[in-house]
Amino acid sequence: MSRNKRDELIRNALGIFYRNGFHATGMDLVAKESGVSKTSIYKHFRTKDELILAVLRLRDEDFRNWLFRRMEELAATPQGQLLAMFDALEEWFMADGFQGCMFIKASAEFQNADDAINRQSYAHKELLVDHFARLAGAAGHDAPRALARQLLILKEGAIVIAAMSHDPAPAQEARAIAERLLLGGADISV
Amino acid sequence: MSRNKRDELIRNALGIFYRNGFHATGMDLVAKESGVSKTSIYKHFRTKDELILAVLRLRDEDFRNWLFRRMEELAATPQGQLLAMFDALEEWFMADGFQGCMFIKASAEFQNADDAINRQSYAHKELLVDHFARLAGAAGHDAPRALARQLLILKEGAIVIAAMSHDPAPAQEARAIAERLLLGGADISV
DNA sequence: GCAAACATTAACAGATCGGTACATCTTCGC
DNA sequence: GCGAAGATGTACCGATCTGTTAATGTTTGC
Repeated sequence: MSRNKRDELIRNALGIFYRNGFHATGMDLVAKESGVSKTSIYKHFRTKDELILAVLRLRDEDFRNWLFRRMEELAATPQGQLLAMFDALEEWFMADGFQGCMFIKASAEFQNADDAINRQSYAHKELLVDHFARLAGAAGHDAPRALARQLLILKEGAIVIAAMSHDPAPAQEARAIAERLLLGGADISV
Repeated sequence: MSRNKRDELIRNALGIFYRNGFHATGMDLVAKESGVSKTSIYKHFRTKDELILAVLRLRDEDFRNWLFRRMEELAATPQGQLLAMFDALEEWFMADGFQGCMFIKASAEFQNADDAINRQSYAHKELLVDHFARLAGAAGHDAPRALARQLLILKEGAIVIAAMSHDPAPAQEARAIAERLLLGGADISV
């Protein structure tokens, strides 16, 4: 299997797991939908869990690349980018096939704190916080990390409710809260 | 099977599904851990899905009863109760066996919008919004329902991050945001 | 005490689970 | 053209999945 076919397999598996869930999706279906045999999959991934980890690595890259780029496209300043995140989320919520956050779902299906899938899922969230904190610092906020963690809470809450309600409205509802955090209060320094 | 035994079965199943996940838990395990035979379970529930629905009904009652009572115990005013919700959540996050929100997980494992489990999971969130909106109205806020929806976003975001990070800190981080919504802004009417 | 009604159980279907053994096919050096 | 090496597909493994069948206990009315 070439590098390309391997990447394509991971990308196919991503789509199936995202649509169907992890435990609910069998490796036979992954093989069939990917157009490769199960044996070939197991040549490259020792277990289903390892395939899932590869899927999550791809998703982490894809999602952060998309979100951060979109934030930059929508706003010029760091402060504006943090707010624009919620507009980007709204686009995602309205897109065909939106089914919530893959990492939340992976963490929910693999709850054990020792599980590599559980740890890797949260690592994605930490990378998001890092980026938010960088932007918050650049915008001149004191305690940028605390602000970043609050923005993460807003983002995850909006994703969960949008997915459960099948309605993109939570994006703007969360944005309104973020505006008060970023623009409104007495305790921002710039 | 008596009414009591049936209720106890549902309560047992709740614990197992909450700890293990829905798809990852087989009916044989539910039967074994509940001390009843699988046949007896299927006498009362036609399918696994029906058992899950019964579990979610119980969880909805239990959780709302607990949360609303705790909010009342912790604060006297409607406004205070809305803030105290996050203190109650913090207690939950620190409790043994906390594993996130059962309805978020159910919704994640049964994603189809037509699925009764999916719909019932979101119905729980709507009942929470109703209660928040009642309190926000009693506190004199205009647009109480919009505020209630924002509080829901904060609550769900805090739960998701607390569960993923195995850390109760998001409760107070979300509370700080709620304080700005409830107390800080120019656009509250009382 | 006895029969009807109900609850419970072990054993079993048929399908599918994650994962593998082995035979076949392709590819490549030379 | 041909042999070695790796990729692929088929068919299978034991375990487990949801759900059922048929036999056994247990309660209850009278």
